[in-house]
Amino acid sequence: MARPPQKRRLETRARLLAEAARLVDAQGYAGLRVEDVVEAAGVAKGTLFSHFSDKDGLLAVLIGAEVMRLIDEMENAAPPADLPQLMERLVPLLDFVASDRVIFDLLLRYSGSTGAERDEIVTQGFYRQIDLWAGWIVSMQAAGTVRGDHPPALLAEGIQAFLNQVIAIRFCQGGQPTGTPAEALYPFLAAWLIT
Amino acid sequence: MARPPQKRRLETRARLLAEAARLVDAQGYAGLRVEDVVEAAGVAKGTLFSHFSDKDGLLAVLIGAEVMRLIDEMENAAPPADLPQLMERLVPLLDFVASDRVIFDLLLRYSGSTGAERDEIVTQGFYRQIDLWAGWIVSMQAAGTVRGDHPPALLAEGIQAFLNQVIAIRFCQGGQPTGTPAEALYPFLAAWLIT
DNA sequence: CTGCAAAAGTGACCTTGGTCAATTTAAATA
DNA sequence: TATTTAAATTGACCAAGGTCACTTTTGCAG
Repeated sequence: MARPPQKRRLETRARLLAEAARLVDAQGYAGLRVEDVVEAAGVAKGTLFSHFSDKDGLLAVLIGAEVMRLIDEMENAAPPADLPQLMERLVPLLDFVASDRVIFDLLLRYSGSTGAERDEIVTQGFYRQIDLWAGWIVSMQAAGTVRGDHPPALLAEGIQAFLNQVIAIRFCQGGQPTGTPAEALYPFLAAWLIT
Repeated sequence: MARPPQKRRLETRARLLAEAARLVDAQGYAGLRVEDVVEAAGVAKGTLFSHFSDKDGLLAVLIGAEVMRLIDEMENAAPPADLPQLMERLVPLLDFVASDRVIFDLLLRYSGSTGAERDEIVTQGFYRQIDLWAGWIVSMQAAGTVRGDHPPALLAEGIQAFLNQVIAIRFCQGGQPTGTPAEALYPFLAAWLIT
């Protein structure tokens, strides 16, 4: 019989997440050290790894929460009527993922992972995203602003693909990126969604 | 004045690469340990890191060489006349990248990186690939088997995007993947390249 | 209240990638 | 050939993530 977690455990987990978030806020994802997190939370190192599978597992919860927030935002906004409006809706998510290499790498690694019991928050976000976009596409297809000759799910996954492509290229280009991620994304989506 | 590398250095580098390749062949990329490579090559650990920026740098050379070989193959084959033939040409590369998570992660991390002096073999491969595909697209556009309403370079980058998408999803799905990577790729390319 | 079993937490220890001052080896020069 | 200078290599050492046998705490049953 699996008992529910005790109050102390929930508090410890919350403290770990809160301190990790604080440290990330102060010094970015790349500079986050497990040692610092456990010290700030006042627990031993082993405790962190009993709460999260590994360092990435901790980051996945932090980043996944932010992604969920952004998807909520998208869901609450009015569905886009055409491509320019679609772009507007995507910008916050695009900017977040493009803001830090660590975020991008982690999302790519976890997206869609069969997280069975694990921190499946990233996986959930991934599917919510696709579903949401597919819904948007249905209505835009009905309005005739998006091509209707392919299933919405396929088109939605394509959006995901181009989003990743644009950000990957951005990170790889090293130096100062030219223009916003959104500007780079637009021509791809135009070619993908409009016949 | 930068002098050319001495013979001994070239031999050491070759030995490191050869032993690394052998170990990868025996136990896969994921299980490769720096300690094992230097022991097999009969050098100290520091030597490896004077030849390669880090472990990824070593892997990049190994993987980059293989990618170059695959691109050579593509270049030597006849240019595809239509989508099914394009798919055929892509299969070897697709299978290679899909064969190991480490390969995919590394290529994604390095692709297009401004490798200044560094192991730019992966970067070169990346651009060769896009150029080659763009060339194919030009002729297919001329033949009317591929949409002509967008620049070949954009369409070529899109192929890259879908290739990555398909493989990412494949890895993320964990368990036994359904069908070949090529089967997953086809609908995306059909929608992308044909109006 | 007491004893006990499971949950939670601990910290010494391990692994592995990566560094760098010191040493050895090769080649250029006198 | 002896000397010198730079290239090449060394291996002790460090950093940081991750493990696990053991201790402490908690909640429940008697």
